[in-house]
Amino acid sequence: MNNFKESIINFLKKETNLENIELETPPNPEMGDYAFPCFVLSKELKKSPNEIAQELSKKFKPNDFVSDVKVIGSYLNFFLNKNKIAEQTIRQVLKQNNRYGTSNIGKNKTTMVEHTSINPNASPHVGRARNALIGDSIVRILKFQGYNVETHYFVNDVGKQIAMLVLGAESKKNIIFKDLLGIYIDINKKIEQNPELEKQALGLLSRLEKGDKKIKKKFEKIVHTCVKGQANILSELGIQYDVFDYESRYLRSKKTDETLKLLEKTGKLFIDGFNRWVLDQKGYGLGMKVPVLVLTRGDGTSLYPLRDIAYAIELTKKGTYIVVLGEDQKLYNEQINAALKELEIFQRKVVHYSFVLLQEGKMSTRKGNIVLLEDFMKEALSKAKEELKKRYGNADEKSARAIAYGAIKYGILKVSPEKNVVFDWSHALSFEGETAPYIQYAYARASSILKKSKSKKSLHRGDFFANLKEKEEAELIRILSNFPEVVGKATNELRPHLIANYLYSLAQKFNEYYHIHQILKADKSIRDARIMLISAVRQVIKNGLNLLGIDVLERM
RNA sequence: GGGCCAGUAGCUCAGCUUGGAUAUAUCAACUACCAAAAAGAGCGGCAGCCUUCUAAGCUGUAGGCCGGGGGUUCGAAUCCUCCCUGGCCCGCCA
Repeated sequence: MNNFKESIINFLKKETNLENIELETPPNPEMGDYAFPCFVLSKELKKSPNEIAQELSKKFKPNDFVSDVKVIGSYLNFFLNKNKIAEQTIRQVLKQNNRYGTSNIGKNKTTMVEHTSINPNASPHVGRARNALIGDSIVRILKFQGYNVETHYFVNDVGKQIAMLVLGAESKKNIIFKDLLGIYIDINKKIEQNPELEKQALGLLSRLEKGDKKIKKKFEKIVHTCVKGQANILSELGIQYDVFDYESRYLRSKKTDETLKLLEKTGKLFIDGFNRWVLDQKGYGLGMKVPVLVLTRGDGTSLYPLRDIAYAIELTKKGTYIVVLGEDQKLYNEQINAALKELEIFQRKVVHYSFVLLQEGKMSTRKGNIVLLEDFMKEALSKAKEELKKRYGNADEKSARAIAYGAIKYGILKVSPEKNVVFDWSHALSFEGETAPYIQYAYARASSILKKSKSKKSLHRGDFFANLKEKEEAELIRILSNFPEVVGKATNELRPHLIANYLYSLAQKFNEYYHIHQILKADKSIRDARIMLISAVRQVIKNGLNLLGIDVLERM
């Protein structure tokens, strides 16, 4: 919180004896910068809210931060000292530079973030990309806040789906990443027609679990090809992982046995009629008919939940464990957390996102009705190049990527994750309006002015900032001063879309300002102050976009 | 059948966790009519703005019973409840 707000809250606390003071923003800046609604006090004091506001206003004395108060209706409105807030905000932005916005709340804290974790069966579609992009942005935000972050990718390399892929690939040689999707769709079709093949796939899986070295090699080869291909695409988008954890590592491992023993101590573990180990999960309010978690098969081999719990135990040992999961895993994740709670282990924090739908319906890799992330990237890239050519006659690769991938990322990140998204090409490829290119453009405009101004960054003091007296300037400064609060909220709630929305409003305000007021042609003193202001705007846009994994361009 | 999430302009979405912008509480009486009552963007639509720091921009305009009904409250898009529609889930897939 900034000291402006703090000084107002302190005043109100003193005068009203309220524990929590909620300040609001008036609908219109001319009405003030902060507002205190007096309704809450009217019952207690048996006076009309307006009277209360009047009385409070008389008690208020202007100070360094707040220059005036005004009663409007039932609201007591505070007017900040504009010079002071301008000076403090701009100086802080320019001084902290790339660090402006951080509160360092993550200092000396370690966090494990697991995201993406796509099944190694094919090239990722745009729905999966939602996971990776949200995850990557969360990683960036946490790092920015000073957390020591380790990024994990859990590879589900021993599933039935992979077994099917291995089966489908049996007769083929020199398989490359691009072939996998076709093979996967094909084998799914065949299995639908001939259930006998499914048994064959499960047979492969069981031989793998029993340690058949030849089969193991086959799996490894395919999985390797797939993970590498997936990671390449994501890396093209600037998404990196510190550790790839393979589920196969937990097959017949001591860790799953140990986990089972730990769970046994809770007294909630039992063997059911099929000779499976099952965890009783009554009392957790899980929305299930029978609240249980099946941990092993009848033959004692582990099922995914058991391996997942073992994995979670490992990660939580190193730090807070955050995981990004699709909405289909909500209940499952509650079950895992309930199991961890039984073991008195910190639960994992989860960020859920809803699925991306197509106009024709749901996406299904199996059926092949999907939009591949790589195709989306290609389309966006070619459109970005086209736009660049229109303007400059040629298109450099780096700029085109920043624009194209920025648009993809922003388009996905700006929507709150619990919403279903319907993918639409023309909408997704738009570079206008509430998009990354719009924000990047505002940045490029600011950069261009600064380049032409040739002025050196110097931090002026005092009434120098009194030269910023336009209302658009006050609004810009106000938005700039909010940035740390927005980043803080996005961190606490693990919601990157808050930053995306913030950046748009900042860019919008800047563009408005740009059109109304001249910077380079203004009088010397005003010009200098405005240059300070827009270099602060530029810096904040850069910091914010960086948290979304979006690059900036000095020219576009 | 049960659980979780979503429903805001033609389309895509902010805002909802923490209720607030033409206020006048509470109590009593009157309580019939009338008037006045600003919900935020983008896209798309319509009308404008490039010899002026980059038009990927800006300005104006039309477009909303905030899914529907009840309730709580001085005040509800926001809280509670029921219903409708869509997404996801509910024992040996991962």
